[in-house]
Amino acid sequence: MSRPVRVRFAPSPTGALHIGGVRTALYNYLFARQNGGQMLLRIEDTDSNRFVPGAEEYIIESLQWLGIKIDEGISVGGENGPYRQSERREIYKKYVRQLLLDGKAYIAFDTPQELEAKRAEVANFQYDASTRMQMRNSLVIPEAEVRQRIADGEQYVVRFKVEPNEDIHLHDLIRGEVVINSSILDDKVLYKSADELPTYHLANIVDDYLMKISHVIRGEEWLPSAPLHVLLYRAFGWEDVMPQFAHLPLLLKPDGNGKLSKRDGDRLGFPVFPLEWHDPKTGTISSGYRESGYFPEAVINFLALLGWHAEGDKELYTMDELINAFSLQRVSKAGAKFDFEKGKWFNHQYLIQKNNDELAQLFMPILKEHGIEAPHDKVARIVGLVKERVNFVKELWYETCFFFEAPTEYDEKSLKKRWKEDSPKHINELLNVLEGVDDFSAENLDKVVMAWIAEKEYGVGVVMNAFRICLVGAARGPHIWAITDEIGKEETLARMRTALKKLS
RNA sequence: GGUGCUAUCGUCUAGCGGUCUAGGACAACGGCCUCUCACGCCGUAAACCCGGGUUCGAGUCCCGGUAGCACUACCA
Repeated sequence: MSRPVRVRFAPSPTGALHIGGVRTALYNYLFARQNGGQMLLRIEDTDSNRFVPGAEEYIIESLQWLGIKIDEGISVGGENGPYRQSERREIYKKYVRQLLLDGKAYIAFDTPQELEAKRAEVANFQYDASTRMQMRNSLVIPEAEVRQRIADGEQYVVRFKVEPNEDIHLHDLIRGEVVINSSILDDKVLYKSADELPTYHLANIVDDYLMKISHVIRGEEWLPSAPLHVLLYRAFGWEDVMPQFAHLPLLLKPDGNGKLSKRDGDRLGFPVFPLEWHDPKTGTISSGYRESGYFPEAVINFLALLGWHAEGDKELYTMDELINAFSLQRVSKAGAKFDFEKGKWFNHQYLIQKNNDELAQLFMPILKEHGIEAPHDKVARIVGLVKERVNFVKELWYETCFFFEAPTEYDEKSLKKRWKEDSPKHINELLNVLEGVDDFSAENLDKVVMAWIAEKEYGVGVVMNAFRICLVGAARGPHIWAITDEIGKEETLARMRTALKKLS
């Protein structure tokens, strides 16, 4: 049975989109594109209590930033809408009614408090075939009374009637055959009258069916409930169009145990969100990859390789190359610890690939923040000299500040190592030499200065390092003639005089 | 507790019975380059969870153990 590939990314708007969720979206996208299929974005907001304003917009903006394009769904529309589950109440109600009519589900009046009490009283209590006849539901209460209670406004839920002791086989595209016995499943709540909304399980199956989803690619946390979903497809008689499942390994904390959580990011000093997130409830701000200076291509590349690996040793992939190379069969089964260090390396790779004009464009606003206004071509030139030594655009400031302003202080470690007893004398003499040089080009300066050093029989390193300290304020930076070339004669001499004054 | 999934260097991973004295990348360390710091290049250290099978032969297949993770809600 071959049908058009249609996948969906279906987050719930309970906060910022987690980086693990981003990877799920990415894999869905890669799979869809590779197979000439479509990707849907559906918002699973069936829990009215957990709704967070702004989350939906955040998700859309994140995917946009990362270059994950949605073909159908929220924000782009389509023929199978609405794509927000809270707007599909009537659709779900119809299917719930059908299940009830077919005797595949029943109405239960047990309150959350009663269930809680039951769980406290009976160890490992489970609402299932073994216990449901002792509970307050339409299986034990006469039909007329059930009607009356509902008419009286009593709240209820609809539970799925799971037949016990049946092995449910599931073919997972990543894990192969998975078998689970139905007895371990409970009679899941499918619908709650309180907010007239279904729970995830029902909404998910109904929507995937109605939206003609061919492949469900989601996190491993769903694997235990996948058999329930199979049962639901069967109950509706949709088994022949049931999507194929692929359960992705989870992203784990870099330290210690457990899956990566929203709080790990700022605790360990790296973002777990694509974009900066301002929580409207707590007011806390969490850092994002975009604001931290990551390129979307780097984040995509990094994430793609966290749990997936093509044949060969290639590690740098554009989105198109990923689309081409991706395969679910090559997704790892084990969870991956989130290795933040490698993310920096990816960013570095993409940064050095960018041309100087592009980088200058990105760097100019940062320069402005430091009070520097410089012409584009100058910035581009300078950036070109140092781009290989940074991972992020914002680090460019540290590497280039001395091109724009004279050092105001001198790095102590550099002084200790490179500013010798003779240094003031050397600099003084060099100052005299340079004052007489009119051609300040790199080639000429190199010729003149090297000749002078040779004549005086000074050590090249000793003189040049002291010179560098005058210009940069520390023992670092690009080639010294690149610096003098950029700042010019007057500034070079001025910095030398300042240093002589301050360091003698 | 129950059920399921998983298990190769510190980390991400390659490996789909012999070519594995286990390959790549990040990180670490050392060297080269060099006026400095980087980059780059070269190199070093570093792993098949344990125990049984199957097989002429197991990192690769099977079973058990152990460990990790997930799920076990009127959350997704």
